[in-house]
Amino acid sequence: MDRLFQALADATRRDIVARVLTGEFSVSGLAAGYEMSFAAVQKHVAVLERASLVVKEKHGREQMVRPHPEGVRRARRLLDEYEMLWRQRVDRIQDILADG
Amino acid sequence: MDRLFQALADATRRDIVARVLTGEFSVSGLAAGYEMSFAAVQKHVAVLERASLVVKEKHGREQMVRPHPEGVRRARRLLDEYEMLWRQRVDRIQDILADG
DNA sequence: CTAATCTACAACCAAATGGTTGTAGATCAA
DNA sequence: TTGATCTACAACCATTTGGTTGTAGATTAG
Repeated sequence: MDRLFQALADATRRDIVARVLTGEFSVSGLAAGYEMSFAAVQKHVAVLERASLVVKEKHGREQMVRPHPEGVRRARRLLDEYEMLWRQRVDRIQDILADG
Repeated sequence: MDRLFQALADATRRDIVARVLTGEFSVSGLAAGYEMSFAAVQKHVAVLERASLVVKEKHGREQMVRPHPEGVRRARRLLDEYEMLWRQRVDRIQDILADG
């Protein structure tokens, strides 16, 4: 979970996720889209990979980066839990007000 | 957005969010629940506050920590976008398979 | 075969992070 | 008033993070 949210806590990495969701990209194809070095983008992809947000698929000498929705789903589940707790809290307060 | 996911990328902070969603807690009340120093917990709360996940409410000499669902909602919106893109992607692939 | 391309990975650096201790200001209790 | 409690904040430290450059291994193109 730490790795998951950590991975999403960077604008470049969130942009990479959005890109690979909309088209096919190799690591160098992604790197071409940013001002930073190839190695830096490579590291960002590695962080996303450890967080289960993308997977790499070797194809020839290129490494294609594909989205992996597992990570997104796990993050959503936690936020859903929080919203559920929030709703329960609101309901409790409503009850107290109704009783008082 | 960076601050938001960064705030969620720590187990102690996620636990604090869960706690303040289920009951009333002052900063020192929270601190009592963890092995670390008061100042460390204080810093965690500050991180959550900057991320719009909690708000502090001064009450006497105590500072009550309350949940602030704004942050959770903003995080969810991004994940919803990702899932929407994912669904569109799956649909595109289905179409290609249907045409081929 | 040779040269260019794509990737992996190590070493290094500055800045941020997560923790500590210590000090000081408010507020409450006796 | 005095002492205890709650909080804020600074200074410090070790580790992680996000970036760099450089080197080397595969794979493709000419």
